[in-house]
Amino acid sequence: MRLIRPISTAQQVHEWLHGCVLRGDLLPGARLSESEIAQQVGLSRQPVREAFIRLAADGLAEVLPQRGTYIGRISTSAILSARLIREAVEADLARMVARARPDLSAMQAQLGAQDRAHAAADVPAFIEADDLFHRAMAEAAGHPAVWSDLERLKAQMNRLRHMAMRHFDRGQTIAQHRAILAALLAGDADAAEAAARTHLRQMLAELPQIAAAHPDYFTT
Amino acid sequence: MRLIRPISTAQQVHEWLHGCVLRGDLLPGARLSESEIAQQVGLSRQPVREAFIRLAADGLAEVLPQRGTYIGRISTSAILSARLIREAVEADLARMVARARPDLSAMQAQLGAQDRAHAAADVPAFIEADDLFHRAMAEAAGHPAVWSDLERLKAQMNRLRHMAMRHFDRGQTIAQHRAILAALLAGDADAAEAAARTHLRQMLAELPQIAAAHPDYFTT
DNA sequence: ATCGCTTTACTTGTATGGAAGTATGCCGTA
DNA sequence: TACGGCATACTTCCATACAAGTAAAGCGAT
Repeated sequence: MRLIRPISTAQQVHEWLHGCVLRGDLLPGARLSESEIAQQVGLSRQPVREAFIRLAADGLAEVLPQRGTYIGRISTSAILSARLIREAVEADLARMVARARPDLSAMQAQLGAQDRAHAAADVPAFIEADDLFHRAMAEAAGHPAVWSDLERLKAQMNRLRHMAMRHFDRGQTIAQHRAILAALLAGDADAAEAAARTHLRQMLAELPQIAAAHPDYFTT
Repeated sequence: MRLIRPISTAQQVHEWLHGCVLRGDLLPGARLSESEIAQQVGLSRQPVREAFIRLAADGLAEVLPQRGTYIGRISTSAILSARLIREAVEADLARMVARARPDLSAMQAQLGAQDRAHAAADVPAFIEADDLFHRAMAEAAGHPAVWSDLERLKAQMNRLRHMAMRHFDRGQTIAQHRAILAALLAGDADAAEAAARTHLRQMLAELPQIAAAHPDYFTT
């Protein structure tokens, strides 16, 4: 029986590049080269090539035959679709949690962690706590798998969020999270859904400004 | 300027396998072999291998290093997550359409096509018309991109639906579609949302029976 | 007959070489 | 100076060979 399954080097390269894109180390439109990356990591071109294929399947890169591989630009329509889906799903999840009234200590813990990260100006910790807050709500609703299904959609939004940190004060993010949690603790389903929708509509106001500030990072 | 971009043979192999899985020509748990497929299509192992990687990224296959590649079994939890997401999203879309009252002739056309496919017992046409009906609703709501974002989730459900066709009378599917369309035409947002949720909850009753009938095709 | 070891066939993973195609810089010409 | 054609360097794509690992069949000993 295989307890720990060995991961291929191609997968490791993929995970590395995946993280680089989400963290913003690789910017939209950046050019990638099989042979260049292969030299950097000390491998042949083949595993790197397969990592590119996986990255393209994630929607994070684009391989143009005989032309080159590029980090995908952020599609505003894809962002808006992902946002709409998240609003619909999390509105339902919020209703479920408010009605079932399960233990919410995990959400409270992430809210506190996010508060500390904000005070310390620790961007990666802030984003991680943000993700875990929403994940905790999905788990509280009894549907942890739902959150992992949204990972793909969230990936595009995470790239955007990384840029948003520089343009906006994230204090209101924490305030909105606090409003959601308060409604959940009160068991008020209508208020919880409204708070969740308000929170996830925040991006509608920010997206145009970010896209205007970095026009060459975006497409329609 | 590249008007039509050529697609690589690896992508063609991927699309072929993708269709085979969704149509049920390749059943869950089936074993795939790089060299075997390569011989069938007259290529080397490399493009086939890359097609397998894409298939695994779609969540339709599983590559076990040095052990083999297998068509993924249908995860009941993944199905339930996808169903929950679809219910939440399409409930919101139904509300939008009912309020905006756009032209719904596309939805009516697909309903008619589905009716004819049902009368002719044409399963592929029935499934296609079903997809296009829901897609038409997303377009009527002004968010066509949302539907393509749900494609990945829908893939798992399509495999299930293929099996469901043998076990259930799909007449009620058409009746539920008709109810949704009637509420949309009447501009009744509450009724439209309720009809959409009822339709998408249908699977909750069918999934356990299908899983019980084909236990080796499913996992938790 | 059963258990345990060894061998063998088969799997995916990686490296390398060449083929097809694209973009770019250079050079000659008007 | 501006423009057209060509050579060159680069890219991804595919084929092939080899390496690493797994699983199962075969065989011998108990």
